Amino acid sequence: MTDQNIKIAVDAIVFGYEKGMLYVLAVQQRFGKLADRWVLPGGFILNDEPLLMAVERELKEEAGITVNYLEQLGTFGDDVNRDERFRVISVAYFALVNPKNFVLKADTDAKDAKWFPVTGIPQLGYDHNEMVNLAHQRLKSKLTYQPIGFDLLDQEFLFSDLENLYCSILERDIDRRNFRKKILSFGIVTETDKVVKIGASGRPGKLFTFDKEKYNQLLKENFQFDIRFA
Amino acid sequence: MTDQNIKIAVDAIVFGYEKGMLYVLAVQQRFGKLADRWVLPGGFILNDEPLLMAVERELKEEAGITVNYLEQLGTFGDDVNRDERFRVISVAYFALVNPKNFVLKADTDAKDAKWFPVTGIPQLGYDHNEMVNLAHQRLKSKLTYQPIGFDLLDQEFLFSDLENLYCSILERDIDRRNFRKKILSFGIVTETDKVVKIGASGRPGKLFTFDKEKYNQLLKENFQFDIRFA
DNA sequence: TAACTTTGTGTTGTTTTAACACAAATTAGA
DNA sequence: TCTAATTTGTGTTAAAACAACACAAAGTTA
Repeated sequence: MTDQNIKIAVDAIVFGYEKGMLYVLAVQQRFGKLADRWVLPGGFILNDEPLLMAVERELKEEAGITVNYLEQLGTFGDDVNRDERFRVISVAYFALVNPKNFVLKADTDAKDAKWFPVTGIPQLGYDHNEMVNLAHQRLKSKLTYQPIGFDLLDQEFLFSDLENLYCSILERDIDRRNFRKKILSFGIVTETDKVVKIGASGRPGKLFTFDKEKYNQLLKENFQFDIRFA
Repeated sequence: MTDQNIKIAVDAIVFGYEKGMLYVLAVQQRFGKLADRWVLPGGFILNDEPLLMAVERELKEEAGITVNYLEQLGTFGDDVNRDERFRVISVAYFALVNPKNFVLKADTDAKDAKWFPVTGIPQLGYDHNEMVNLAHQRLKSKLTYQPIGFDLLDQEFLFSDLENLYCSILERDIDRRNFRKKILSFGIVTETDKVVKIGASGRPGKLFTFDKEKYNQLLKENFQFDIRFA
């Protein structure tokens, strides 16, 4: 069975959130059969390179970013005719980043890198749209049982930012008071003493931070983050 | 990047349940560096073979079984020195089967195939113990939010069978009355009119079946299976 | 026939969730 | 500078879900 003619790639579905909108990062291919087509950032792994490292490298190379959260999503390999020369199997990774932290810059293989709103993703090369859909579902469900929303926000945020993030990603209304009560009851979000006004008008609000250490500590005591409410 | 020297394999973590005990299927290698060592069933995929098919083929070949449930678990590939000739990346699959339905028979590459209790799994080759641990966690958590326990039981089962399955896999006590109430409230478990006594003594019980069609129908109506209770 | 085993069944107090409104701090504009 | 508009901040209550709990019925074994 060593006559296998298959190559392994990694691809990343990177989500970014800004002003109530959820975005996915795509890059425009410079070379190859799909030159000029938009695809997910990614590429072939090196012989002695761990998978996670390969993703991080590609994200750095193709878009100039370092993500806040990264986990394996799944492996896609049944698109046998993706490339003429050999079959390609791709390990897809799910990633979260705060777009404000970076200026996208396409470096090596990529001609351009761009944020697309999840609601308006163009037809991507390969089976990348399928990957995006799966990742999007993963984001939605994970938001309810793991505190990953914070990886999309600034380190210091208004409570309304967090609330809007949940509303817009989960696409439903949330009772502001119940939401606040629930989140605060976990004890993993800390109120700072900074008060700011960000929007055009309205009462200034306090800034909050996510206390990751507290969360990790609670995890050991069998704490279960869970936001499923009206 | 086409000088990649990496081969792709699939491996399966197959769980079986019988009389209150949870088992994992392992096979004994006949050839190669790890001859005689126990490993998970699996092997290299063929050039034009979808991943899922490869797993099913290997399970058939190496142990003579067809599983009830099969899903991708994750891809393991950082054990760069698993094989001297090339790096191997393995896509692990999570599977459930009712051991009663099959007689294990090692066919081609495997010298033997055997059920090991999860509590007493020997040291397996490669990074297979790590895969088993991850799969075991997946089983435990999935049991609470997806009705997969039925794939481990006979088609017709006593309520106490289901209850014992949950108790033993989740390793905790369950209130028999609350459990029954909750499960029945979903409406996905149907009472048959058959009454049997199976154990040595005691009052005979009714047999139940899992109504998969009803479940699929409920899924469309946003039903959420969920068993998390005392 | 008495002791043992397993199935089957309801009620109640406690906890969690859902629904709901108004005052305080600020800006914008008349 | 006053009024309208905007955003933050805060408690209560009714309804639903959950947890805890015991005893009778149907069979087997000794």
